[in-house]
Amino acid sequence: MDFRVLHTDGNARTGRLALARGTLSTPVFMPVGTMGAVKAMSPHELLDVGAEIILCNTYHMYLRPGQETVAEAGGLHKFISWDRPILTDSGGFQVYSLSPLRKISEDGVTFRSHIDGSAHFIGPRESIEIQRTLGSDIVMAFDECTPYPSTYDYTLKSMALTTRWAEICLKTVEKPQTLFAIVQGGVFKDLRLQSARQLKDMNFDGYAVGGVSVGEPKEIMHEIIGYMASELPSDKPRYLMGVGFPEDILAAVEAGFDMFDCVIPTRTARHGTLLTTHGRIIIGNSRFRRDHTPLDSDCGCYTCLNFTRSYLNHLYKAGEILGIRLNTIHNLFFYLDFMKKIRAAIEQGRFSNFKSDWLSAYQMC
RNA sequence: GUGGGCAUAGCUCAAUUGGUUAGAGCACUGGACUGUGGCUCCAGUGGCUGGGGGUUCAAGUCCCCUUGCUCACC
Repeated sequence: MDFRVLHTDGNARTGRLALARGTLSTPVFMPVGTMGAVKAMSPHELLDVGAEIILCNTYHMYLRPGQETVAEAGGLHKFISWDRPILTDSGGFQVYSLSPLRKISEDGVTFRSHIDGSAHFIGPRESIEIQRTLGSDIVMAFDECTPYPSTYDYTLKSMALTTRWAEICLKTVEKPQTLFAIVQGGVFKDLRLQSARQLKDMNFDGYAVGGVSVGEPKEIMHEIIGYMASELPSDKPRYLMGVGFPEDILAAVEAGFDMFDCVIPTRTARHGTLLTTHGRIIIGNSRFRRDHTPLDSDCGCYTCLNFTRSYLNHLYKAGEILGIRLNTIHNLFFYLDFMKKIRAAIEQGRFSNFKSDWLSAYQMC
């Protein structure tokens, strides 16, 4: 892995992240394909909307179909027919999101499958080994995503556990896979800084900030975004996990983050919310029934070039699969195009203006 | 023609021996979604209980008439 910062504009920066299977232009957005599929999208369509890397999930691939099945198929890239980079999340988030089913100990997490209730154990060693078997390009350290709200005491213990697990992950990972650490520390600045310092000393390939956008007030998340990026090494990729809405990404890029993933474009597409340069549109609203104009006349995606709001409204209300597909194509294209515009603005040293112009246009509908 | 059954929200149906403001699902309207188990979740609009008369403190519920649908038998 080779990471190089190309341009800076304040704390915002563009870069190139070279991996064996491809080079990413940062700031980059990674569509989420939890179960080895970006919901509703074929790999071909992902390339069309401009995806350079996708995210898959260790926990889900482990439970089904199982990493051995994937290995038999020749690895995750072959299995899902995507030859570009894949980042695998470690399963740490599922410790949080499926918390009623799990128990955390020093060695890892015992949990029950949400599919069939069977008992399983994943710790840092297991997570890295599964990710090795899957053959992902960027491996995430196994962490505990500290819930919100949590007490200072619990957050401290959880953060320290994540740090100890990170050390085990570092010892377990093998080249050429690259390993990113995950900073925790909840909403407490001193714990966040302590977590970052400890992980920096271990020298990972990249650094992620986790444990945000887990239900805390938006102002708190933005506060964390604001001070966190500059605490991470400037010569390594900085990844803000699970974020976010376009306005969150703008704030994070401004602070110096390079990588993002979020289910917002894909999930909201399925639920009928579409993002445009003029703001959000809820396509099922009756006012679009006879709106025979494109979804976003400024957008160059397949959906906007070929279909109308009226048709998308009809497909949504009728529950047609095509509606979900066209909506997802648009939202992903919108996000990836948004990142392209962000990179151009940074290169030209006008990110700050771009941000305010973009935000004021986004309020218009 | 005779006898029985049914009529409750746009649709399909609930509503204790008559007992508070007649409910639900779907549809409709609006909203939510931040390292994705879940085309999901939340909220709202919508009723002269087919029509008319009667009994009762009280009727969707009981009685009579009427209209429409339906089944059985002539």
